Amino acid sequence: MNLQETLNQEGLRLTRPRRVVLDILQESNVPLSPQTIHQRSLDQNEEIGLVSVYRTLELLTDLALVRRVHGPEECHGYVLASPGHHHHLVCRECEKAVEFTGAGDLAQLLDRIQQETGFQVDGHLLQLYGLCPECKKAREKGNIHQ
Amino acid sequence: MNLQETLNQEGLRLTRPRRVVLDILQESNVPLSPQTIHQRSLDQNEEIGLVSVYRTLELLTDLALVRRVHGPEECHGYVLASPGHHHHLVCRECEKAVEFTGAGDLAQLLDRIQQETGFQVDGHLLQLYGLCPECKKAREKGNIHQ
DNA sequence: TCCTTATTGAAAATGATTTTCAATAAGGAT
DNA sequence: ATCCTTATTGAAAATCATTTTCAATAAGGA
Repeated sequence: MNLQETLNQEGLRLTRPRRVVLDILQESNVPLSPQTIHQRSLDQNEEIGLVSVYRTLELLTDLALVRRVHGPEECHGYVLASPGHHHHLVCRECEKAVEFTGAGDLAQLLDRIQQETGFQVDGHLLQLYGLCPECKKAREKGNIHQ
Repeated sequence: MNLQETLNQEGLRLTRPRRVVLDILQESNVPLSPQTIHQRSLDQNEEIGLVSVYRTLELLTDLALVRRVHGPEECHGYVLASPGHHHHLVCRECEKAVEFTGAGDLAQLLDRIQQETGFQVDGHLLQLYGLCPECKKAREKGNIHQ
């Protein structure tokens, strides 16, 4: 089922602003802030209102098409998410984000914590930070540009 | 080494606002926002400036005495942190936060991800969400108060 | 007790996000 | 193709969080 159908099913409409936001996210492998997305829409002559960017991100997040990512310091970038449960690994240097799955490895940890704390654990946020292969290589050359 | 000494060693001073913020955090097992901390300082007739709350939280975070916690939806609560590497498990209902260590269980996952992605992983953010024993019990009784 | 200077707090500046509401346009019905 | 309903947009204003500025204060070594 495509986006159009998904939306229509809920009485929602596939509009230009929504398409533009999704396009911009699709072209980026770096989490983008609402401001950045808005700026890019200007850059590519597809201007949409900043308010619509906010609203669209909220919608896409609800539909699980997009996920919120927390930086090591700052908050709130948005990246496209594959269906299913994923986590993100973010490069400290160029901010590139890649997805990974961790469900298996995490199960044991979750079990232990439930035992120890008596909590019923039903969700988690896991993000890794580091250097991507390119930035690592660049560093080794003493090159601080990406 | 106590806080006083830790600060003095860096040419920093132990002031009333800093003591008040730390006290308030010490009395709470729920992550608090800067606004909430400020409000509590009013409540207990120890008013300090909101700006000082921000500055103190930044300082305490740098000293690793306090950690920033991300809620399932919202961002940015601050809780007291024990020394060393810890994660937090937060109750969806009453927001109570408890610490846990996960270094061991995570090591294998980290290794795998480094292999698969070529990233050099040097940090992570892990938070769990769920129901604490009390809120779980309350729910089972069909009681929605805590 | 004095002196240096880190720190405070009020106000202003900045920045992000949300709300409001009239105008627009998506898409089912005709 | 056209019409109609109503979800959606976008501009402006409102709100809220955070940072900056700077003169006044107070911590703590001398």
